[in-house]
Amino acid sequence: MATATTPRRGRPRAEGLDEALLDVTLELAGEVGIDGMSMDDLAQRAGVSKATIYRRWPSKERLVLDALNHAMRPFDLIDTGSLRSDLEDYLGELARRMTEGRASDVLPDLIAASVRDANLRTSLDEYIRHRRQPLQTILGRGLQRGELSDDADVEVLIDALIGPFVYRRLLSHDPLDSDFVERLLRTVLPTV
Amino acid sequence: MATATTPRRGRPRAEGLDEALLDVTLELAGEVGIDGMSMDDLAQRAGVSKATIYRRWPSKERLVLDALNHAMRPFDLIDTGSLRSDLEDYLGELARRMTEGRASDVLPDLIAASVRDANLRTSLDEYIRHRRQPLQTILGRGLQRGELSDDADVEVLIDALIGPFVYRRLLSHDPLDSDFVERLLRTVLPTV
DNA sequence: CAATTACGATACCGGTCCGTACCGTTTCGT
DNA sequence: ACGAAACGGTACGGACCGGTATCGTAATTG
Repeated sequence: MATATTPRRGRPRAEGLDEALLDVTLELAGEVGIDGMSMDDLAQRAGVSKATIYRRWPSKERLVLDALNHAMRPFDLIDTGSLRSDLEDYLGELARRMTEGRASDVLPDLIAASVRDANLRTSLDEYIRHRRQPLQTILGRGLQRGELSDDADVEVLIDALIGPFVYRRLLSHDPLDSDFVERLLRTVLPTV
Repeated sequence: MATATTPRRGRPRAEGLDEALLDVTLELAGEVGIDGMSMDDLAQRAGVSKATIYRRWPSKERLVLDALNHAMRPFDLIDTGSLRSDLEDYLGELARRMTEGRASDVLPDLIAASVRDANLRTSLDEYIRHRRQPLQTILGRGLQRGELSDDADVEVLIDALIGPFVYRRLLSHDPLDSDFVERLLRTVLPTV
């Protein structure tokens, strides 16, 4: 996929159009669903001819996969020195991304579609990994510092921290804000 | 929807066919998705003519709604006298329904579709209510018995109990078994 | 200028799907 | 026996969609 800057002969590709198309794809897929999104609508929304899209991606499937993978940026973690504030930072950022982020609007559809599509399932697994791994790091630090009991069940603790976010985002639609983060930490985090 | 037992003149409707069709609908929708399920496939799977279906429901939409609402049966709760075992019972049953139940296979698709369909959204809200309400009862008992601190955050505690189930079912696909229930309770339940 | 590639617009093809209509057959009430 | 309604089977219409092809135009290199 190397964007070879081979200066070819004819008219060059429109600058930045690839990224713009990926953005519009994600946006529209979030609105009407992956299946519900037609390539004609997508072209119109992007102000682009359908041929222009198919010049860049061979199929709708590949375009959607590109758009999904393009949207997933890893978190950058800073060690605040305290388990509690590490978690506050991380969960706050998670709350922000799950409410504001473009990618979050496709999540329901991605989950449903991934049940029957192995490629989408791979994208979803990547998403899950990106969410769990920072928590493993944070909780690992907490164990070393003794802020967490040695017999703490780290895997289930991660489930208990991420799960409520997923639940609120997909099912109950209760707010994901800093107040919720505080209450969740007070409820779940063992005060050793 | 009163199944008026009006003994009409001609050949009567096939006995129990309505329920059978609702079951097949739920099963097929769980396999291929709500949108992905065609009425022709459904008829074939049920061993029935398409006309027979449309004699009972005016549209695919209404059929699916009927199937979803039909599948949601309330839990029956027994008071074991202890918060811990009440929760073990309830969460065990929840784990069972979320892994074995017919309805559970449609859940991912229902969530995705409910984003853009108000009627499906209503069905989903009913589902959520059916899951939260028993926990409110159980935790209320726990408060009265003093097994739960008075300043416990019941709403968030419910999020922390249900959330991990949803997360495992939809995202991580880690097992929902009695071992998980035990570990979750040890992790989340405050030992007052 | 000439060749070349990207672009917008649009028409088109093959396939799928919902819902309806019609058939001959079956099963019930009267 | 007769009419009425349900049944399986099937064909059909209208709509939509993914992907391809074509055409005239714009932008860039040589």
